[in-house]
Formats: sequence, C-alpha cells, structure tokens
Amino acid sequence: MDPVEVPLPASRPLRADARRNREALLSAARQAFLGGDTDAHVEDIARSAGVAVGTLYRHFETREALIEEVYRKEVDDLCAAPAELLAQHPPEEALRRFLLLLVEHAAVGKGMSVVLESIMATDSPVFDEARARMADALSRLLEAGAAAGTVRGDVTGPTLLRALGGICGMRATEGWLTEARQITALLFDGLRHGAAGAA
Amino acid sequence: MDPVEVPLPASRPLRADARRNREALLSAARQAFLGGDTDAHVEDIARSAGVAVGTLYRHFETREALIEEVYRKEVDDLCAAPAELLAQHPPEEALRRFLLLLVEHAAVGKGMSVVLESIMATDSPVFDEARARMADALSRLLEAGAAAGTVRGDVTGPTLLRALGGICGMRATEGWLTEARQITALLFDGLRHGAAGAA
DNA sequence: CACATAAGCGGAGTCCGACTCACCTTATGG
DNA sequence: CCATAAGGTGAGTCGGACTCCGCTTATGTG
Repeated sequence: MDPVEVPLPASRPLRADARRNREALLSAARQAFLGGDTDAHVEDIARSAGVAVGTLYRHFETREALIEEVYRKEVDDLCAAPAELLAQHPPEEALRRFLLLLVEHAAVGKGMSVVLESIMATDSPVFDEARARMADALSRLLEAGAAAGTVRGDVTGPTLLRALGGICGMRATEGWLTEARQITALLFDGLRHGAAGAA
Repeated sequence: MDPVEVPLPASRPLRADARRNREALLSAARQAFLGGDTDAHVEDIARSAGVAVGTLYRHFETREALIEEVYRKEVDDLCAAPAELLAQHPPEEALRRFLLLLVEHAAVGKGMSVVLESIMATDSPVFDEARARMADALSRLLEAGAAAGTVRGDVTGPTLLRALGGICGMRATEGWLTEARQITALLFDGLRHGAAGAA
C-alpha cells in the first residue's frame, strides 16, 4: 500500500531556508552554552536565532540533542590538534602541549569545560564517537612517546582521557587555571616516571 | 510591637515528630541518591519517607538543599579517614591508601561519585566547608609525606583535591574501577617523582 | 488532666519550562 | 506559474518543583 519508505533518511538535500535556520540555531546555542549560560531556555535560543520553538524542535530532537551537537563540533577542533603537534614537536613535547591545550580550551568558559566533562564523564552513547576520537588522539600521542622511550607504555588513551576529564570538569574559579596547569604537570611527570628511559 | 525576634534560630530544640520526619526524609533521600536515582522526584522521596511534600519543604529550602545535606554527611565519613591512616601507616602509604579509599568510595554507586564531584567541581558555597575539610585532610597527608621526604612538597591539598575530583566524577561503567586505580597510581607516581629523596 | 498555643503537617494549587500539534507559509521542480 | 511537500509557527499540553493556608498535634503551664 505505501510504497516502502526508503530507509535512507540520512541524505535528503535539505531546503535552503531550513539549512539557514539550522545554522542560526546552532550558532545561537553555541553563543549561549559556551558563554556561561549552561541552562539557557530553548525559547530564548530559538528567539535569538530568529525562529520559533517549533522550528528548533524540527531540527533537534530535544534540548539535550542541541547541546550535544554544539559540543560535538567543539571537540572536532580539539581532535585535530594532536596530528599537527606530532608533526611539529617530539612526541613528549607534543603530549605536554596537548594536555595544556585541553586546559586552556576548558578555560575559555564554563561552557567548554562542561563539554569536555560530558565527553569524558558521561556514558551517553551520543558522546561515544567524540570520546573514541579523543581517546584515539591521546593514544597516538602516548604511543609516539612510548616508541621514543620518553613516556611510559602502560597507560592507554582512554585512561588518560578519564584523568583529564577531571581537570576539565573543574569550574573556573579564582586561581583555577594555575591549579589546572599544576595538575597537568603532575600527570605529565607521572607519565614520564615509568618510561623506559627513566628510573 | 513584636517582641524582637530572637536572632538565634540555630538552636531551637526542634519538636520530636519534626526530628523524626527530618531523619526519615534524609534517610529516604540517601537511599534514592546514593542508589542510582540521581534525579528522584521530591514527591517520591517525601512519600517513601511517609510525609507530604510540604513537610519536605519545611525542612529543606529546595530539592538541591536536600541533596547537599545528604552528600555532606557522606563526606564527613571520608574526612575522618586520613587521621586514622596516618596513625597506622607511614605518610606515603597513608596517602596512597587514602587516594584508593576515595576511589572505592566513589565506586559504591553513581550517587556517591556525584557527591564527590560536586564537592570538588562546583563553587557552590554550600560545599565550601566540605571542600575545605577535604582539602585539609589531603594537606595533612601531603605535609606528612613531604616531612618524611617521600612526597614532593610543591603540591597543595586543594590542588590534589581538584585532581581527584575528576577521577571520582567518572560515572561507573565497565572497567571503570580499573582505570580509576590506574590513574590514581599515575598521580601517586607523579607525587613521589619530585620528592626530595627521589630524582 | 484540660487547655492554649505555637510548631508542624498535608496536599491541592501555582508557576514555569520543555515539548507537541494542527494549521499556515514558501521553496522548488516540472 | 502551479502543485506539493518541506518547513515554520506559537498557542497549548504536560510534568515536576515549589507555595500556601487551614488543620493537627506536641508540649508546657495552671
């Protein structure tokens, strides 16, 4: 009777205005979330994107889904970094820089630290991909370091990811950044401690 | 006209039934939160304590306030541990054991990890006291270790607290405990690395 | 023991914010 | 230029935290 719904809803070209609105929503949400306002109201986000709530819900299943989308994009940027760092520095230094990069990134706003924390501390399947990619990025750094003999070999990407999650999960308060850098240095020392070349 | 409200609302003896109900509410909330159900409904908590919501709100300003109260009590237990450990073990070992104790404690349920995370990652003034006490506990361990020359002296209690917050903030998933132990060991190695006695 | 009275309690009702739905608007391909 | 389906709208629903006020009861005084 109905001519078999094509099970390929993935790649429908998406009408021009729809694309614009989707973009505007993501941008508005990004502004809200990455700024401090982690519990911005959907109504406000929709309004500041110049659309109605109905439109927002046409594009994103739930409020959460919208947040996740915003956050996922941020993580993409971070995941690009390791490759670049490895190309320009010895593995140990690349690792050190990436750890600090995460910290600085988390420092730009309460929102971003929530992103990273969500990636690392939630078991939401939505973040599985981001988590996996980030863990992968770390693994590459660790392996390069282990191969060079400057980093211990018994710590895996996922494990380090967890440890970092905590640091990024801190909410920015007075002196936060200093502490975060110190903890990172601590972890880094721990990572070098068991290296083949060290004690 | 009104005979000057005594500004000592702190120590009003509290009627017997009220005391009972307050206890019952805390107990019910504890059961709910420390078990997995971190977003238990106030209505349900009240019901399972055998009272109405009104009563709940007589005792606790908001839902949050109730949660915080429950969590604060849990932390009290933990803060008692360092003194005992220091009495029975050399400082370095006491420190190691306390770190692991935190991990095990966080492992008993999703709820408890939320407690610890809240203590460490929020700047809510409500947790100020708990945070301070925990930081103090860690400081004592670190100082004892530094005095004995087995732990580096440039890390403070509050800083280590932050680092641990992350570990406890992880939500229990398959293999979580193993990772947490590994990260703790990593931190511990980092702490010993810069010690006077070491390299 | 009886009573006064203030502490305490109940639970229907308010408020507010996420989400839905029935109808209107408009891009687009023929 | 029209048909038509994708897209947009926003008043309305729903659910959950919190309030309010009249009723209940512990408690201490004569």
